[in-house]
Amino acid sequence: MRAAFKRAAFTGGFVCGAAAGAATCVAVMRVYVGERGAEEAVNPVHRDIGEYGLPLAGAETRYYANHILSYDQSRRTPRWVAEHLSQEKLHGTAQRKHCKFKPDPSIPVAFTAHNEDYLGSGWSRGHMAPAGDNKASEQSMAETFYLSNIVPQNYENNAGFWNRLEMYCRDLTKKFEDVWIVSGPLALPEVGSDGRKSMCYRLIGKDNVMVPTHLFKVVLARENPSSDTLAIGAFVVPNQPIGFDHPLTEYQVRLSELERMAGLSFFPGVRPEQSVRSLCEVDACRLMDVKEFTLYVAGRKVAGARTSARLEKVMTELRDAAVTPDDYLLKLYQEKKEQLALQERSDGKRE
DNA sequence: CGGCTCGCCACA
DNA sequence: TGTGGCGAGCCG
Repeated sequence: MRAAFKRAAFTGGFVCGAAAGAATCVAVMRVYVGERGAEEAVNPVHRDIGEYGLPLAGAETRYYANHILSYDQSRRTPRWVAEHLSQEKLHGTAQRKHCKFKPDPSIPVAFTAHNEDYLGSGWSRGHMAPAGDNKASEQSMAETFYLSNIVPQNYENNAGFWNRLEMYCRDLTKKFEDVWIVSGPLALPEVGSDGRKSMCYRLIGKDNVMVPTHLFKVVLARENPSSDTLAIGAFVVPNQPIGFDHPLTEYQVRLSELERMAGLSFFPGVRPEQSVRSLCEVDACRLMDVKEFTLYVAGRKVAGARTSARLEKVMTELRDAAVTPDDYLLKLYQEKKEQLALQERSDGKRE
């Protein structure tokens, strides 16, 4: 801590060490501001080196309405994005159709990604903190569309496996009062035919945005505030299409393993004496299967249908996929059907 | 839920 | 006359 303080004094900024919590950062700031004179006590050699300041990585912790992240100015992606999920935070009326992907205004222009980097690149803009976790607030949902929270992601992976993983995380709030999640991109080395390792990842757009080879997600769950038992799961998912025949547990890794891959220490505030169980031993870690997922997506489409022709198409596609609608979907369908019939009848009169 | 593409229209 | 913003419509 002493060393960190001295470095902070040199740069005039303040540093959040990987092992230091937010509270500690604030404390460092206070000490620095309160003891400006302490700079005299600094090692004179270090003072000379830092006379005109030391390089800034811009990796400081950035706070938004409902997520927190560290940005990678070199790769134009986040390093990690943290959020907290609970039952209450998940229901709301904020809609993603009112949101737009845009550069994060708090990131220097030279280091930010732009929409043009992604458009036509063959890669989709994948949220790390999902929009679906932010229905409680228009503001917080809009902020998840900043490109500081986005990485180039395979379309099918984004809409499919990763989407189901995010749904699973939201579902955990039914069983656990508090769920903490850290997500981010990875560039993992490959072993060549000669046995040598190399790092190889694609870049897209004028800004050279890194296309991660993998994505990670760490999930920490607590049943209730008084329980001292925690459950934790770490997952590394290839940035490519992943079908329904692959269970989530296939991508589970030891937390320590992920920490070495990512160069990050996760949840350093968990006390050593606390008992931490494996999430997939406490819970099934089961994602939606193909029928459940198809049914869910159909439900969203039925709810969003604007014409009865579209409504019928959704239902026909469901039947063609050999998925039997459940009571919930049938009710949704009937309500929508009546609503659209009324609407289209009045539209007809107006012509 | 996760995304993209296209066309309209206000605007310079 | 070209362009950006935004909503409608589409797919997995």
